[in-house]
Amino acid sequence: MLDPRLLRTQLDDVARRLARRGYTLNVAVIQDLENQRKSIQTDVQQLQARRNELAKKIGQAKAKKEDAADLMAEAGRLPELLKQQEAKLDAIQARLEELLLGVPNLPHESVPDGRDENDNREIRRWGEPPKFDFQPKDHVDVGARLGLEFDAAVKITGARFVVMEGALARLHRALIQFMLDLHAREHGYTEVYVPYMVNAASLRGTGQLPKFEADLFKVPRLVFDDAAAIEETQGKKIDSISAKVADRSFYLIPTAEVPVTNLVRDEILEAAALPRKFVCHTPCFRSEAGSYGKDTRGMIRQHQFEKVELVQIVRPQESYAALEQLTANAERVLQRLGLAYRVVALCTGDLGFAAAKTYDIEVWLPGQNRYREISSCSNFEDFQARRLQARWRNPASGKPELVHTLNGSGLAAGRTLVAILENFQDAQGHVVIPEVLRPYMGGLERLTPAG
RNA sequence: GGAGAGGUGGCCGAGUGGUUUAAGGCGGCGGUCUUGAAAACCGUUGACCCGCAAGGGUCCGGGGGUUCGAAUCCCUCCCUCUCCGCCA
Repeated sequence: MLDPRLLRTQLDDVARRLARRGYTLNVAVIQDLENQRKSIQTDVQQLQARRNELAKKIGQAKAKKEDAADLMAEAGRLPELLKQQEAKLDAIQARLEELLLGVPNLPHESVPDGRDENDNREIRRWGEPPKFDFQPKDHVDVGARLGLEFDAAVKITGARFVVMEGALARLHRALIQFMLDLHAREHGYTEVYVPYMVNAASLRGTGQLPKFEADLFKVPRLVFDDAAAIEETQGKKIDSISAKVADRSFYLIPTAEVPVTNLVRDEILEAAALPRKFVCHTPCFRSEAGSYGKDTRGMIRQHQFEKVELVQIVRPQESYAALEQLTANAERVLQRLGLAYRVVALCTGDLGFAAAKTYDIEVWLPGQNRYREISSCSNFEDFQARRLQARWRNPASGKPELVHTLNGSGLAAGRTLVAILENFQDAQGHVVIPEVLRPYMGGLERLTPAG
């Protein structure tokens, strides 16, 4: 969420900066609501002040056993008036809040202008894409004889899930262990374990709700007000139930960013406690609504995948240095594995809703003959922190101020496995296991059909 | 699942209808004293909103109600803790 004060005082400027990312801010509507809010809020506050004053005088009069009939007569007329004005104010503020929650973050000035992913700017490359003296296969074909099974997953669940067996499953797990150890031991992150289901407030905090509910898997959990409400809902579809039923549904996390960043929701952190750096492995669940037909082959785009996530909570003035560090930490994984990659700065048009600046790390995939996203590292500045009410006590001002939040994959395990299968395959259809993973594999050097 | 007790500022904790701007303590900050530190003592210290300011308003888990007036009374939901049962 943007700073409401910024919208009040520099509305046109905000609109101009949002236009860079292709977002049209409805300036007229916001201005109009804002004017109404101001006048009604003033009204309400004057009525409240009068009510407080009268209540005090009545109390004093009664204590002295004096007659308070006149005062009580005036006070008796106030509640109805107040109630009306308060209702109006609530409605306007709710409308403003709703609008604000749907406004994306302002892009940082260093973000290149652009319309879509074609305008992203390459920052650097690392490593050389491997040369093959045979036609390299994609991971689906390489994995077919090594324990990568899509048909089994379709049977037990459906499309966009995968089953792995034997050494391949172990390699997948080894990747996760390796990443966790690297970030925890060498990069100074604290490992955390968190819930895989979260409440709506957490998703609102990190920005997935209210706008992107369709991307999430929801676990319905309804609470009924009374017996009549239970009866009313019998046999109805969940979506059609609303009256007398409170929605306390959980959601499967789309990324560890949600539970981990929400660790600091509603907290005021001491300056000495910053920066906080977390590394966390979780499964991620995404509905992939709207991506029909995209990446249907293989395990590039799944409803369920494993990821090791990096999250940093930092002082505002340090957040851009932290973004460089966090990105470098994620890159280190690929360097240790020996996988070629490049880093691109997303352009304004390709930026995610909550991000002020994002670097994507793209790994080389021989099966697709191009670089594919394997990590996305973002600085959200205070956009998430404001929704989260995540603050720190700034010694300079002595006041609680919003922190800056960052996160990035370090890395997506499924896609990293894909990269290993494709980059390290040989002519026999075997896959060489990167040396850094061998300690996690009982010394195994290659994946072979025998297992 | 059954029974009970609770949710008050960064933390602990008092407060059962009005003269309360939520007592007191801890922690934080400043000072006195000291070579320095500690201790002691003195002072100070909540968040948020509107406003150029003066000032005003909101907040005692959330929501609703009673009342001229609610931290306090009523309803409801959420959460925490204790005991019993069950359980990986």
